[in-house]
Amino acid sequence: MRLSSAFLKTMKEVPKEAQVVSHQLMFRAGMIQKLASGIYNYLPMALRSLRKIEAIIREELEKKGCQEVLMPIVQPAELWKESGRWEYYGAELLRFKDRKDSDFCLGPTHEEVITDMVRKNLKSYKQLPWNLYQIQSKFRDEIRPRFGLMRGREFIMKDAYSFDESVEKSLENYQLMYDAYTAIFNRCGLIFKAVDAATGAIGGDRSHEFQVLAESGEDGILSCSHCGYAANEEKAAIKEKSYKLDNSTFISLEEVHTPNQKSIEEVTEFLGKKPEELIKSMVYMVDEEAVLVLVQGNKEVNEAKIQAYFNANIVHLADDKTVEEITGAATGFAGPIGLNKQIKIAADNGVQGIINMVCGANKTDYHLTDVNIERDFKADVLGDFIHAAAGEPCPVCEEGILEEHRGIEVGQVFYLGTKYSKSMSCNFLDRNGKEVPAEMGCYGIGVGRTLAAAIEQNHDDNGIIWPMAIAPYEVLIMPLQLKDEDVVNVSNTLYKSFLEAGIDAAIDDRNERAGFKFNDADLIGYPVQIIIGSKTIAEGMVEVKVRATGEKQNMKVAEVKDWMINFKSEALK
RNA sequence: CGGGAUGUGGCCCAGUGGCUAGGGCACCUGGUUUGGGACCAGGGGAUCGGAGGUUCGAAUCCUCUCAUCCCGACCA
Repeated sequence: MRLSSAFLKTMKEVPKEAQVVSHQLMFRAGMIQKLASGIYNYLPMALRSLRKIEAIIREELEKKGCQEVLMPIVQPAELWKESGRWEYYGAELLRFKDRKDSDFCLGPTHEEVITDMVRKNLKSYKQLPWNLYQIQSKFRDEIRPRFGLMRGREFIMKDAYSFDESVEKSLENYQLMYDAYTAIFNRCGLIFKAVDAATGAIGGDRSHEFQVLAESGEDGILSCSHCGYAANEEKAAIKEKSYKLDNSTFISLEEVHTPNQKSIEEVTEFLGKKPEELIKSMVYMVDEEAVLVLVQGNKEVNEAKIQAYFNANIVHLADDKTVEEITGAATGFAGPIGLNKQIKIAADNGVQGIINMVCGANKTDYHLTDVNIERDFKADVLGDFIHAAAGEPCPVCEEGILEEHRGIEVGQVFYLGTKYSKSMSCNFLDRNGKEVPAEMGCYGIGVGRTLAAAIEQNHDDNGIIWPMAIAPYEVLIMPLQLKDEDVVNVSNTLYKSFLEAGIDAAIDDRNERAGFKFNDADLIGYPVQIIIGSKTIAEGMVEVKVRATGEKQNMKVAEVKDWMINFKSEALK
């Protein structure tokens, strides 16, 4: 590429809406421009990098036997009604009607379409396994798009779906994809962690997220300081304890007047108790069923764990009206004893360890003190329903402590089971001639987000520092004096020889001053700069600068090509 | 959806009732420069987000509306 005719404009200043460094640098380097909130134009520099990431993805997936397909963005509502997700996917699913008044949506993901496509072709176990993928635009009408390509509404995603005859085979496929993802992100030059993850609305019961470690990451990750355990904050487990309470320390239950004291802070202050002596009682709607969730006062309820425990589609707090109906009291005075309407009580394991605890009395302006589990109430279910936090013991090993990191989720793999194949009758005849649903997995990579994450992890004050594998160009040739014939001739010759050697080279043949070119080159982040100036060329030398280290060395013109070929292959190892 | 903020040339910002709406960056022309975002001179580009209203007079005040950003809730 000759920069003199490139569709490229760099900027010294950034729009104030760009809040994170990847967004700022992508804007300044002329890679992306916003069209609407969360919707971006990809300019040539960005697209070149995206295509390289895509090429890496394709290579690694084909190695594992995946086959590429392309499905439509516009999808008929019927399929979504069949899977049930038309009802509960929510406003993130952009719905619209065609001229015949039929319902459609823009695909936020493609489980429905792929399952439909596969069931039309799948007859026998002999055809399996299949693992189909595509790289394509998705649309999710996010409540709050932000951070440029990090959380857009329209974005490029690689999504893959596996179909297997058995759980074992499906988990083998899952592992293949896990390995492929590890290879992909390694090749992209990223520092990342694969962590245990919640499955959310997509369903299924096994999942890992690939998190690129970066301060600006939206996700919290907890990992063990000692063993290899790592999980998304919302999935991270609590270390199991055994609870033996000494009955002799129990005191008798009492009702106390606590006028207008609703929150944990208010009640603890009013009664002179510590937060850990209280039980937080919250009414949740778990799909259609109301459940009273109990956790220790100093802990936070983890909705993802409730959703997983009850295998629910949606979990949300009940509204005030429902709370009043169930408890018989205003919100803020709920508790496990004396509910107006008996509902299921789900207590976090930690509640078993509290002696003489305080909870709402299900009576407005009253709490109960010195309540004890088993003696005063029973939980219908006990489980892990709270958020883990940094500093807590590792749930897996004996020595470790959980540490927190921030991460950008660039990929996630799910084992789905038969959630979609059952609801959509994606069946086949197994070895016994019996019709059974396919075992499925699904696997996503945010391609644009991977690009943004790479910049978050690889930049300095001057600009981007591209990993070689995903740099828009691998090297920039910089003739500094366009009036000097030797400079121009050597530059052009090198440029051609690079292209012939299969190196992605650009040449800055713009009539600009040296300082301008240097700053631009650092901003865009070409891994290598070949600086060609009158002084050095007179001695048959050029200057080679490595962006990542800032190292400069003079080199004979004749040696530059081989050096570059070698440098590139080293960088791609 | 709740809370907060902002909309003035492509980008950053000034202008808070009164002459033809300013500056910096970017862009065009000429000249001087030429190894870390040059300088001088000249020039082009804006219905001040939109609609309505108040006023002799509105970028500025009022009403409505649209858009964007931040925090929260929410989210493969």
